[in-house]
Amino acid sequence: MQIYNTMTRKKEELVPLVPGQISMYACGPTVYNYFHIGNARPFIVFDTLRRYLEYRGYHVRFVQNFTDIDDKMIRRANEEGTTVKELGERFIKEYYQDADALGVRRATVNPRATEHINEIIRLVQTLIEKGHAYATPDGDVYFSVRSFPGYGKLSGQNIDDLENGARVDPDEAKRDPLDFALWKAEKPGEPSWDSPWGKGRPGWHIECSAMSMSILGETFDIHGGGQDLIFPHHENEIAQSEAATGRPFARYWMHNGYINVDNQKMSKSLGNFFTVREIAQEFDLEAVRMFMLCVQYRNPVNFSRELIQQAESALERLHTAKERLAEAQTAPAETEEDAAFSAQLDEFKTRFCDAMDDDLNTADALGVLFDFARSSNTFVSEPRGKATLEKARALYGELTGVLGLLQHEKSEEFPREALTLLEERQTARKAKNFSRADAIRDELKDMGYAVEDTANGPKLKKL
RNA sequence: GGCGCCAUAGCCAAGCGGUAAGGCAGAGGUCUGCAAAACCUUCAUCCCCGGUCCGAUUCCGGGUGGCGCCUCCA
Repeated sequence: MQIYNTMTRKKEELVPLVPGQISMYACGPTVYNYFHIGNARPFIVFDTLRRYLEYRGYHVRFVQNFTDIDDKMIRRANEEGTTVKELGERFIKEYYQDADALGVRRATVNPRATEHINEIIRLVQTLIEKGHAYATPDGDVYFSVRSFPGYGKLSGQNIDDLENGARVDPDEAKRDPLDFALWKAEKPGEPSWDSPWGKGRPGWHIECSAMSMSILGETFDIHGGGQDLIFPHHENEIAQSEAATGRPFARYWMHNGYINVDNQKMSKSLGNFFTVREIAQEFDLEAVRMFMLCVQYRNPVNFSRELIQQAESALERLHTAKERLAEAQTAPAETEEDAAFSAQLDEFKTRFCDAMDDDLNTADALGVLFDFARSSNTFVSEPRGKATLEKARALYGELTGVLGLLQHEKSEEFPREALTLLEERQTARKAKNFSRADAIRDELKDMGYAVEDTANGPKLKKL
């Protein structure tokens, strides 16, 4: 499989450190609020990558952290009159609720920064010992950017250019404007932990280094996140980690593009964001996943309700094909047409994998799935061989499953009232009382159900 | 100022050297009591100007128009 590596700015063959295994880390949410559609993209992208790698037979260890201690957490907790810990607990739960609905599987491990304070302190200590970091009299610890020769290699930034644009906060006792905090001394009312430099809390960048390396090792395969993390977050992670261990940190860096609103990046600071929670009130979140997968992950994509509706309609087509395949009639024997379709199935699988192998081209892979759906819809218009049908069902399930789609059945529980009406309508139809039948259909429509007359009899469908 | 991305039909979006996948919407048709679903047909020459090449949407150069990072941000 080829993946685009931000470090080399090229597509590269993915060759795992340990054959047959992939270790990957993706930056997770800061749990101070509901996450928005833009935040959801990396969750969906890296979940899809993980699913595909597993489909290809890799044993994947996938780590996605929760940042549960930082400035935003503290501010929000104060506003809410709660503790940072309680705030974190709450929004971790909320995260899971939304992520589950988006079809995002639980990571192998979801470490929390506050559960890795010891590792963080050890890492900071190592950096001080090796001369890459220094403590100030106030009890802050900074990373010395100029002590790490490779600084800027991920973002393509020249250290002197950065220097010119760097901001200096007069409160900070940095030796160099580019230096960044590894450890922040306690301020009144803030959560803190004991450390060799006095009470304090970790800086943001060091959390990810400590968590990723303590779980996946000093060198691991893939590190992912949104493009806005390239600088400074990931650049800083590399500097800290490689300065501390003297070994390469992540081997492949993957970054997803933004979700835009009217061509502008969806972000908290611009205020042009939609939380996943609020969109969930209008749409099945599976449509949001579909919407994201319609675009290759590195490209930006505009968000709008209209586009979610388009994705919803497209998804409906995929659902229908699955149902038709499930309900297909079985023929007494396999025929040549079965054999031909079976061969086509093999092609779909190959084409699907070719698309995914090309830097996770989900848009192309979806194209294959729609071709599959069309062929399958035609194929099941008459009874077919059992073995072929089963092969088709299995493959369709596998491939949609790799994309995390069609994972939950649309709720097929209809109220007794609606089912009674459906029966009445059928009786009326048999009696050729079509005006009565149509009246009932309208009635059902008002209740939120569509009626479809299929070869297997009438069916209800949620609108 | 430094670094980088993007421009394909009404909308979304693949392709990236040999005359444009797929989806949504639209049009016509088949099926249906009528619908719905499904199926068939139909719907683009790829921002502009140069260059390379037998041949460019695809490579190179220059424009134009969007966007991002360099500060918390997925």
